[in-house]
Formats: sequence, C-alpha cells, structure tokens
Amino acid sequence: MRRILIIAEKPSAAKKIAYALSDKGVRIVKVGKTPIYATTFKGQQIYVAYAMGHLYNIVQKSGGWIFPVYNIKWERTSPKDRSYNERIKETIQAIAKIAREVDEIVVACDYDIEGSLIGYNVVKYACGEKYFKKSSRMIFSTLTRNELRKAFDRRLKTLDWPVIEAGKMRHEIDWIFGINLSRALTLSLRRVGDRERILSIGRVQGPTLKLLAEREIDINTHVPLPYWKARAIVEINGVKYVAEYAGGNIESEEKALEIKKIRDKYATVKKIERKVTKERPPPPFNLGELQREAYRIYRISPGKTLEISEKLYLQALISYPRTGSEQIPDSIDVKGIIEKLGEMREYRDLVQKIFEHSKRPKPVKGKGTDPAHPAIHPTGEKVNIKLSGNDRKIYDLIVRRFLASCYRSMTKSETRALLDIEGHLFVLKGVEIIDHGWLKIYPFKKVTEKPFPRIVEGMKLKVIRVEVEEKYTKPKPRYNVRSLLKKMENLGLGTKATRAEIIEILFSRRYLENPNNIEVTDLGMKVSEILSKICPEILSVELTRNVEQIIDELKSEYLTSEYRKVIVANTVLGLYSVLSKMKKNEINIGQSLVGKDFKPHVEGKPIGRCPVCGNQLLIVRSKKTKKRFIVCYGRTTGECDVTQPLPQKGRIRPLHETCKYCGYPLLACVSKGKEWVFCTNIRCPGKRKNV
DNA sequence: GCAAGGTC
Repeated sequence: MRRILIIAEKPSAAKKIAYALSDKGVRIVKVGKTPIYATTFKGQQIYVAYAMGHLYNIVQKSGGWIFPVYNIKWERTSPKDRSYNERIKETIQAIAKIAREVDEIVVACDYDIEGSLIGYNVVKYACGEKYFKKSSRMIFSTLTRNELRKAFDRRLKTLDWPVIEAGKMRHEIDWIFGINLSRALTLSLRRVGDRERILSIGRVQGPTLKLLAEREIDINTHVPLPYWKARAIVEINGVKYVAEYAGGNIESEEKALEIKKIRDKYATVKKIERKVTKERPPPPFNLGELQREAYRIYRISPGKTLEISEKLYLQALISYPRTGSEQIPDSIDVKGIIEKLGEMREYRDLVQKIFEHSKRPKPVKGKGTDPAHPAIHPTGEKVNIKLSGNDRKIYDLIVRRFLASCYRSMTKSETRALLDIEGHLFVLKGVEIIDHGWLKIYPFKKVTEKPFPRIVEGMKLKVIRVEVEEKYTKPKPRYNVRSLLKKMENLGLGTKATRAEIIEILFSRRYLENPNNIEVTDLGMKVSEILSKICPEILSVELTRNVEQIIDELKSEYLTSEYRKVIVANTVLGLYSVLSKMKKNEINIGQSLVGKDFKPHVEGKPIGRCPVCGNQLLIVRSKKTKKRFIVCYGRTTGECDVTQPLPQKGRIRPLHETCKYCGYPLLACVSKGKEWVFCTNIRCPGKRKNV
C-alpha cells in the first residue's frame, strides 16, 4: 500500500483535506503529543499533518546588534521569537518521524508564495533535503471536497520551485532592508543618549508612515480658499423645504453676489424626476471589511476584532476569519446554517424572514476572493458559552451580515425637482425608502429619508428666502485606523493578516498618536524626513511593487536559487552606501531624531571636566552589567564619546585635580584600608611612570 | 531588541 504524507498549512485545512480524501472515515493518530489525521483513499494510506504557518524564519547567521548585516540563514522559529509557539518543536518532530515511513510527501499548503515556502521549509528542514525527490505539490483554491480530490489526483510531481524561490526572495529582501535600517535608526538614537527607545522601518511601515506624514504636511500647510453654498427656502402648503443650488459649490464671488441679489418671490417648478433604485445587500465579510465595520459601528480596533474573530473561530462559531473572500461557494450548506441559526432565540425572527423571501437562500457575491478560504460566515453552531460585550457584538455583526447577504434588495425612491428662480436653478430632493429589504437585518447603514412635497411641473412656489453662505476649503481629513487600513489595502501594502498589526507597531514606536484622528508625531515626521533624503526606497510603494512584479514575472518561469540570489543582491545593492552614510552621520541623525524637546538624562557623580570636550565627566553604573564606569556628559548630545573604565572594588573619592600628563581628573580609591591615587584615563601617557 | 509573513 502506497503511503503518503500530506502537509497542510494549518490545522483547519488539514482536517478538511483528510475528510475530503477519505474512503472510510478518518482516524486521529498521535505522534508524541501531535495529532495527525490518518485515512485511506483509493487504496493509499494517507497521513495529513499540519504546520502552523511559518515554522522557520530568517535569522542572522552570527554577530550582534550591528549593521550592515547580510549574513542570514533559515532556522526553526525559536522561543526568543515573537511568533514562537510551543507546539512547533513537537510538530516538526512528528512530521520528521512520519516522513521516514512514507513513499511520498505532498505539500498542500495554501497556494501562494508563503504557502509554497512553508511547505518547502518543512520538507527541507523537518524531513531533510533527500526528501525533495519524493515531494509533490497539491494546488487548490478552495477547501471543498471536490476541488481537494481533483487537486490531489492532479498534483504536481515536484515542488513548485519558482514559487518557493519567489517566497524566499520576498523574505530576504524584507529582512535585509527592515533589519538594517531599523538598527541604523535605533543606534543613531542610542548615540545621542536615548538608550531605551527602539525605532523601526520596513517595506510596509515605510510607505504607511510616509502617507501619513504627507497628509500631516498637507494639513499644516493648507491655505483655505473661499467658496459659497446657496440654497432657497420655499414654502409649499405651509411647510418649508430646502432646495440646494443646482450648480453645487460656487467658486466665483461674482456669481455668489448675483445669487444673493435674488428678489423674486416665486420659484417655477421646471422638471420633476423620480427614480426608483434598488440596492443589493452587502456581501458577507472578509476580514478587512469586518474590521472596518466593527470600527465604524462599535469603535472596536481592527486588532481587537481579529483577536475576537480568532476566538469565535476556535469556538467553532464562525468560519476562518483570515480571509480576503467576500463569496460563499455553492458547496457550503447555506440553508443548513441558516436553519441552525434559527434555533437561537435572537435570530429566530430574522431567519423566518429569510425563508419567507426564499426557500433556497443564496448570499450575494462580493468582489473579494481568496485562494484558500470562503467569506466569513457563522457555522450555525450553538453559542454555548455566553458571549460577552465585544465578542457578542462581533458575532452578531457576522451573523447579521451573512443573513442580510441572503435577503432581498433595499428599494428607495429618489425624487428631484428643478426650481427656477430668476434664471438660477435649485434642486429640491426627496428620498423615501419603499422597502427596507436587507436593512431590516443589517440595520447599520444610515439612509436618511426626506419627504417630498406634492408638486407638479409648472407650479409656482413661494420663496421665503435665498441664502448664500460663505465657506472655506478644508484640508483633507486626517486618517483614522479604518481609513488607513482601507488605503493600505488599495495600495497593496501589507496583507489582510498584517496591516492592523503594522499600524499598531507605528503607534508603539511613537511615530503616531491618536488612532481616531491620526497625527504624526515629531519623531514620526523626522524619521520620514531623514529617510526620504537618505533612503527614499523604503518609504515608497515602489519597493512593494518591484518585489511583486519580480515575483509575478518570474514565478511562472524558472526562477532558480542562483537567479534569486542575483535579484536579491541587485535589489539591496544601493542599501550598502545608504547604511554607510547613516553610520557616518549617526550623531547628526540621532540629534535630528531627538529634536529640541529631548532632554538627555544621565545620573552620576561628577568628577571633573572632560579634557576632550569640556563637559562634566560622570561616574555612572551600567544598567546591564551593574559595573561602574566613567562617561562624558557630552555623549548624551553626541558631541563627545569619552568613556573610561573604573576599578569595581573600593570607595572612590574625587580629588578635583587633573593629571599633569593628560588632563583627565584624578581619583582616589580606598580598598582594604589602603588608598591610592590614579588617573582616570586608561591610556594616560603617564601610567607607566607612576603618577 | 529590529521586517513582514504565516499561524496558534
């Protein structure tokens, strides 16, 4: 019997694959603590194991927190890593064990560059390179039974090497740019005395910061220009109505004055138009839209929404939330899910409405697609644990959106009357909802109704007055987290799973403040300013575009590892001179970053003037090693970098005298009852001559 | 300690 190990990207996918490829049911076998699905399919023994996203990551081969650094390698995600998960090690061991007993390894991770790379790394490092020739690749875009079976039968006989290389390339370029520039910024700050703060920048952080910085400049340099808005107040059967000037905003003062001069007491109804429009229900959520709506309606942050969705997913209440899709494939039992939702008291009425509308409800399809997952939808599972606060709100939002997407359109009628007053045209508008449709189920969209009077063409209406209001142009509004996420999505910055997190990083670096009305801090502006001079690539979306373009062009052809290395080297070529410039200008950059508000803070005992720069020399203790040493106060502003070691034992007493050989202060040290005098300069020319 | 990308 042929034995096959299938590697999925994550537990949920592994389960679906196992059940799709099973003739007689699925068993779970434990290898150590790791569960693995076992099944038989068309006379083959199948094991399905899963990774948990990337199990391997790029690390620096050797050396410390320095730059430039280009020596990198792939390594199992370590406990030091932020993304470490304690099950990683066991998972790898389990996969390695089963791999030894099978005839073939099938990579069945998501079909994108990260998925191909995840699978490749598992084969290479968990199993060993010799398994490459036994490895194949299953390609599918949804986790439905039919597609999975087809994908298994028609799998590629080898790994998809060009896609793997594309994935490696993306990781390497991001790492080299991000780590080096982040270190260069952080170490500049350290040079001028701020030893706490970490700065960062990267392919996604950079353009996002720049976007916000440009908006900040726009707002601060906006020159308000005058414009006018005109409206006529008319009276019909004793009721007042407002008709807006038909030409929109008036930019010429002359025109505004002309309208102001209207004295006619009557308006003539020139034309009436009535339009009935239908608005289709919104499609079910993808992650981005869920995050935006949760923020708009409940002010729940995108990060929080993701966290809650993940929890709901683990409780089996909703489908996989990290999806870009706004579509529910036909293979999902929509009717069954809705029936189950109907068993919950709070949704009974809504569900009844849906079935009155259609016996076979079908969610409308949105534009978003995703290679691996359908749109977010409830599973219909009973809510066992009582959901609290925000959890409840998010769950309810998902349920309502899903139900609404199966319901009928909203219908409204819009009426417009064109009024002529002394040759100037005004518009009288009315809006009436004829049928709320899906709005009854998803009531979070505001449609304001406006009554329309009973009038006919040719009628004369009484004009109470014509108002002309002077206004001034305003700058574009500041971003909030929601609009920023949307903008990033449009620009192709980050992915659905990382965008919210990256915005949070920008806040934690203190580049940004006030999430509801985002302002760029002085520090954020400085980082953007400095990089736009020294390394504009990191602030431009072009880096993302280039990487994408290279990947798109090459993954369909034969992108070899040699070729990848050449591309990475070419892409990071310019970085070398950027980094050496940053190193040379560390102090300038640091000073510019800390700005005028920065107050260097060093506590220590003064012992006399520094012979190099004239500032005070201080005795301080290292936070890290607890050892005492001498530092020049000038180091806090970057103008000096003198430090000197001290004996660690004994009581030290300043003598307020300077060394006759080098000008450094002299100190006395008392230890074990003896006192001796020494020069604080470790390289004092007088050291050998006994001071 | 620093990126961006998967995932728990």
